[in-house]
This record gives sequence, structure tokens and C-alpha cells, in this order.
Amino acid sequence: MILSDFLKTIVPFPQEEITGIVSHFKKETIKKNQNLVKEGQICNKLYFVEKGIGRSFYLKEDGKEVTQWFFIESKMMSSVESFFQQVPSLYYLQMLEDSVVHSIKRDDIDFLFAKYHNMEKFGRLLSTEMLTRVVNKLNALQFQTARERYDYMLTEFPDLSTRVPLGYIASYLGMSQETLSRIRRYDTNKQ
Amino acid sequence: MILSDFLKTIVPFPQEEITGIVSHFKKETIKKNQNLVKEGQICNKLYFVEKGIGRSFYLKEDGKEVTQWFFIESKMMSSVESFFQQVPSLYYLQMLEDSVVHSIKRDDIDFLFAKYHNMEKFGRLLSTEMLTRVVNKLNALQFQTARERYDYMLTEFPDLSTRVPLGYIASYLGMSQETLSRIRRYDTNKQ
DNA sequence: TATTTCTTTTGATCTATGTCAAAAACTAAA
DNA sequence: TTTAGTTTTTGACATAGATCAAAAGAAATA
Repeated sequence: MILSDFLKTIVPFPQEEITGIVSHFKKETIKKNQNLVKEGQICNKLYFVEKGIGRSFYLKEDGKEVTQWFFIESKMMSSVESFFQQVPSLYYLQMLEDSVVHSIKRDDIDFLFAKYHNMEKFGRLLSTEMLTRVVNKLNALQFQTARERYDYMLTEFPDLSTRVPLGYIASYLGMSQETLSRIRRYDTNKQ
Repeated sequence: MILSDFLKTIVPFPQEEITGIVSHFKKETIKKNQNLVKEGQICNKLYFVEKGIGRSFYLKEDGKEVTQWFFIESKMMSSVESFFQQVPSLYYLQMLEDSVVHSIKRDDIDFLFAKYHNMEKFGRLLSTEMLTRVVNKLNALQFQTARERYDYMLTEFPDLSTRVPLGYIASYLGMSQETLSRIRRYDTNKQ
């Protein structure tokens, strides 16, 4: 889905506003495994993923990566708290495939928020939608077993398992790669 | 803190907007342990906690309660996804002390969002702030030990442990009451 | 202040999941 | 198609934290 269509699915912008908004985005082509943001940097862009798939991940002291979120096609992507509070990011943002994204700078989106009431609404709806998703994951982590968390993942990101390494999904779900592998084996034996 | 002051800490509303907004809120006095919302109901109010403390909790099939969030003084409180998506709430909303809250209905807040650009901004900022908090908890649950999760809680809700039962906090942190008790003992022995 | 009720702590197991290491199964390059 | 590199699976063992049960401590009520 292209950016302008995505915008319209959230708020029914009039065409001239769409044009004004889209003109502040910049198309970027990203190679597989390239980082958009590194830990410690202030993330000053919000991205729309047109093609490809991204993730945010945290690097633990022992060098292990913990995936925090996946960003699939037709979704916005950012290091949320870094972008909105302008503090150093705790996470890396990385594209996992050759990708096409559209980025907008913090200043530009603030300008648009102030200029268009509709844009402010867009920001609000986007935030609450993301909040709902994060709360769903929170529940999975807080009181579900590893098996149940895997089921949660299948509903939130159905086609993920064929596109990204197993270990990325395992850490996203707060379990080891070995455990996820065993769950999956059990699952396929069942059918 | 009273409601109008709280609103101003988020967005610098002009006084006439404050008046217009506050007039849509209704003051409610709630007794200890009273529920504002039950599981299965659509939560059609957003609350501002003026005095007291609330929580949202999930009831598992085995009858155990799992606290999802705490709402302290000068914070907004709701069953977020039920209120914003108008779907049945998965949670109970409960006040844990005799409390004073101010509530606004979904229709009224939508009216205010549409009427005041500032109000839309307020909604957006509130959402992103909540999103940031939820992400912090997510990280604690995803890759921290029980001890570290307890530390997270102390920063997020410093004076909570003296005000609510231990079991509520333990389930909020995704651990058993016994584990939290042992962590706390170890902690006090350290100082 | 006694009595009852609720909450927290402690002790003794148990278990889901982690860790480590090696084998197997893929993928990509030569 | 071989070779080298990467990812996934499997096995053996370790452990953080769960569960169950009972004791101790607080708080509420008579």
C-alpha cells in the first residue's frame, strides 16, 4: 500500500491535505540488515514501510539481541519514545529485507500536527492503535506460557515465521530459540 | 492535582477551552474495592483520578486475578482498548481506596476532539505518554529477571508498595506473590 | 484486649524453560 | 555438486521461579 492510501485509511483527509502531508516525506531505499537508527542516537524520523520488513531490537550487555517489535508493510516504524520525547534511543531500528520506506522528520511532522487538525487526529489514532497492540503483547508476556505466546505472535504477525530468523521471533516473545523450536515441532506434529 | 491543572500540564489550553472541556467531566466518589468497569462491558468513560488509586486487572479461568496496570493520582484511567475501539473490556477497573474521580463519556470526548485542535493534541500526547510507559513495562517483562522487574516497578510507581496488597503488585510484575516476598526480604537485608 | 479474618512470610518440593554443545538441515557461493 | 557458512533442531543438564502448605504477622471487629 502506498503512503497516501495508508493515510486515508486512518483519517479521511481531503486531497489537498494529503498532498501537503506527503510532500514532507522522503523516499528511502534500504538494504537488507541496514540500521536506520543505532542505540544512543536520537531517532528523528518516523518511517512508513512501503516494502520490506523491519524490527527494533535491544542489545544486552552480554551481546545478545532482543527483538522488541516487528514492522511490516503498510505500518509506521520508529523508536517511539526516542522520536516523541527526543531522548537517545535504547534500540536499534533495522530493516530485515531490501526495503522501501518513506521518512518524515520530527520538525516536519510537528509542523503538520500544528497545521492540520486532521493530522493531529491521525497522530492520536496511530498512537492509540499502537498502544492497543503493545498492550496485547504485554498481556501475552505477563501471564501466558511460551506456547500461548507463540499463538499470540501468529495472530499479530501471521506470515512472519517464513520471513525472519527464528531467533528474532524467540527473543521478541521472551523465550530462547531452542524453546521456540521445540514448540514449533510439537505444533507441526499435531496437525 | 485538580483536573484543570492536569490538562494544562499537557497542553497550554486557553482558559475558555479549559472551561469548555472541564464542564464535560462529572465528579464521582468511589468506595474502596468498587469496580468502575467489569469484564465484558464496554468501557464508555475515561477517568481522571483526583484522589485514590485504581487498577485494571484480568480474571484468569482459574479465578486468579492478574493486575495489568495501576492508576495513581493525577493520571487518566480507562480500559484503553475498550474505550477507544468500543469493544468489550477484557479487564476490570477497580478503585483500591476510597477515591474521587472525574469521568468523561466517549461521545463527549469525541466532541471535544473535533471542536478543539488543542484537545486532539492533548489526546495524542496522552496516548504517546502512555505508550512509552507500557513499552517500559514490556521491556521489563521481556528480558529482565524477577529482581530487575521489581526495580522497574519502584521507579514507575514509587510509593505503591505501602498502599496496595503485595499480591496485586506481584501479578502486575508477572511473578508469584511468594517470589516477590522473597525478593523484598533480600532487598531489606541488603541495606 | 480477645477473636476473627486477611496478608505476608517461610520452607519444601516441582516444573517450565534456560543454557550449552553438538548434530542436522538448509543456503549460498565457488 | 562440492564447500563453506548460516540457521534450526536435538539432547543433556541446570535453575529461576512456581506451587502447595503451613506458620507468622497485621488489621479489623466484637
